[in-house]
Amino acid sequence: MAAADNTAPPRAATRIRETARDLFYRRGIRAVGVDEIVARAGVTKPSLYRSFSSKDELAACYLRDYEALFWSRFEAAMAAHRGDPEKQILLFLEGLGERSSRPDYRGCGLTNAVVEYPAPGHPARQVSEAHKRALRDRLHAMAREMGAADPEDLGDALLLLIEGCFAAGQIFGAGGPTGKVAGAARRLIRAHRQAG
Amino acid sequence: MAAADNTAPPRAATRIRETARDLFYRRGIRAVGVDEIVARAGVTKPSLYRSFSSKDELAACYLRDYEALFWSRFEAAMAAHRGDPEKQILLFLEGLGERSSRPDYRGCGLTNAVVEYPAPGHPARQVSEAHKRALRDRLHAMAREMGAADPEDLGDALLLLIEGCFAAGQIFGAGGPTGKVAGAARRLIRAHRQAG
DNA sequence: TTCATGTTACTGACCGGTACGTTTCGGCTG
DNA sequence: CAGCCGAAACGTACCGGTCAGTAACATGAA
Repeated sequence: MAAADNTAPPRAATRIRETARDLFYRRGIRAVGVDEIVARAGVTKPSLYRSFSSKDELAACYLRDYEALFWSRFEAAMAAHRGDPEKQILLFLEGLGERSSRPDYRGCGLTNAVVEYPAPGHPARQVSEAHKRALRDRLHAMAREMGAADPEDLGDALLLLIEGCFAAGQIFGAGGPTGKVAGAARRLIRAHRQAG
Repeated sequence: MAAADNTAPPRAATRIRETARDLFYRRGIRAVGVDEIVARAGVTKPSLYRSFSSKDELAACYLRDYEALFWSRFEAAMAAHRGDPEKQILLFLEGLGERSSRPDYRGCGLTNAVVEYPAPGHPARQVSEAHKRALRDRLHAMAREMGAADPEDLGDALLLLIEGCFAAGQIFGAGGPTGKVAGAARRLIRAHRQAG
């Protein structure tokens, strides 16, 4: 029962995805074995390998899910201030500053994956790198909309602040530098508006 | 012969330290097993465990070495512009921007260790967290010397830029955002000087 | 029947860590 | 000087456990 919608994905796969998401984010990909994932998901190992060809691909899937979550937060901030890119990015950064000050904040899953898998071409790394390129492009575009004299400089500076939040949040926790990220961005944006 | 100085550390231990440093930085701590370390160092496993009580402690030792390298670079920038904290930090950031644009840049070993070991109290994490607190204090002090209206805000913003470099450098490589870090810092410093 | 899933048992490689034997060498004693 | 001792440094061989991944087969429902 409860077969609500059609084309339902096998429920074992979704249980695995949710469990992997939680475990991979909190403890890191390398630190979590497939045995623990299937145990926590209440499924068995063959079920995992029927839906995912390898642990690496499961990791890539987790990262795609994580990316979707990232963009949903990002777009929420965009939607709140249509036509005002400064307010948009500032709202996003206020939210990021708040999240990254929470006690068990663990940074950005995508950035963490790059740290965990330095080898070029690794599936996890490919997902992460593509995402970061997209984010950078997006920030450049927003800086352009803001009328910055050098939009690439401003966009890149904002990206550095964001990545700084990801790291500093999990290092310092509450009371750390991440609470100041929106303020720093505001100063940077205004400086870019005043002078080229 | 060649018994140069007394209290000489066993040469196996130093070989292990050098090898661990290289391997841990390039590939990550979790990704490198003790077997590979001893093989590359040309020693055996018991030699490793005679000098280091565990892999975790070897990792902590690697991080202490890494921290020493960090501060030597930092102090070099300080020494080049005594009495001018803006020039000091800008010189450091120019160097960081250059290093983090190199093809096989792997970020900050200390930040990476925090990502690899999220569990509080882990030896590697403790070394890293202590270092980051020291760096933050140092940046606050420099911001104070610069005459910033709110030195904690400026110091924290600089820290975010630095951590951003560590991450962005290993994500984007050459042509990435890290080349702009000194410019962004300069704007931020001047904005903090103008207005509180 | 078909398809998703569970069950059980297994593989070979690798993990961090250790018990124990071997080499080397400085220094002491006769 | 010879001879020996003991400590320090090192190697051989191994431990139990865990890793990712798989084969073969049973179950249950649509």
